[in-house]
Amino acid sequence: MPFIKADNFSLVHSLFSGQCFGWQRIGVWYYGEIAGRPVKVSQVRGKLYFDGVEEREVRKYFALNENIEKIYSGIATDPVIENAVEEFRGLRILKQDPWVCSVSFLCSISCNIPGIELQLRKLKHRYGTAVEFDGHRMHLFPRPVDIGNASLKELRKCSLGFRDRYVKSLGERMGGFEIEELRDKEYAEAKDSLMESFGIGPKVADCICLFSLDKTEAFPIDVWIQRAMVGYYGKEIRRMIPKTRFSYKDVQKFAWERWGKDAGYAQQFLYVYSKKDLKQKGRNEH
DNA sequence: GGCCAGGCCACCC
DNA sequence: GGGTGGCATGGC
Repeated sequence: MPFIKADNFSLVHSLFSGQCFGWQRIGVWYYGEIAGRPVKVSQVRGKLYFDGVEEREVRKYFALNENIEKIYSGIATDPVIENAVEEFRGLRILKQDPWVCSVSFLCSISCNIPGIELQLRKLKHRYGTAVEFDGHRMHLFPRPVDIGNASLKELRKCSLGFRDRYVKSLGERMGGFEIEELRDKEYAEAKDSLMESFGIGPKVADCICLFSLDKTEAFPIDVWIQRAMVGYYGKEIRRMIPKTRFSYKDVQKFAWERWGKDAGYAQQFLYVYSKKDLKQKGRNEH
């Protein structure tokens, strides 16, 4: 079995930090999809074993060619991020397929992670090509045209709720939308272009920019990040922006001044760290 | 059962 | 430009 020597990498922290969905554990392997092909991956200490796709694609997807130590030391400028990096060391921002990532985060709107997984599982089952891989029957992620041509009524059977129009609309747009080319654009331009899609607002666009278009400065702010930022940095933000409630742009501005070009990495560490931290505190109160 | 979830659109001022 | 109600659905 081929493997890649990967230091400063945690497969589990990367796959299960809420940036991607649909990876399924069977024994020591995690089954998923990279570059439109079924794959399995497994980590044993510093080695990442893989099968189903070329090494080049695995390296790209898991951002294994990035100088991660430099990014970590750059953002760990206060105890919060220091602790987060310490606890979730090896977490890397993935480079997902932009179409897959876009649909995923459209499904995330006003939904929790189990709900997102459910929607995506149903979409794949209903519209994705069935394949046999490593003795397992899997469904690939649906093609845009198959989603674009689906009826809203049928899409709703995938538990999409009011997101049905968003997903269908993007499927329709994809025909003339070179979403991959946004990798070569600046962050602001890529985000604006994404937001021309019905249903893609600032937060979802930031997720797509960060998790699939190499825009590490993107700083998506959901309810958890908002809570975490107010909780950990409220006093500091208020010193810079004297308000009682902070808007999306306020928090973003602070994040960029604090973490600069790699703010997205800080965001991802805050996401996993604060969710655990806040959940812990919630338990202690009961 | 009621509240909440990796928000957005339409509409208001 | 910035601030609210409605929205489908399932988890907990």
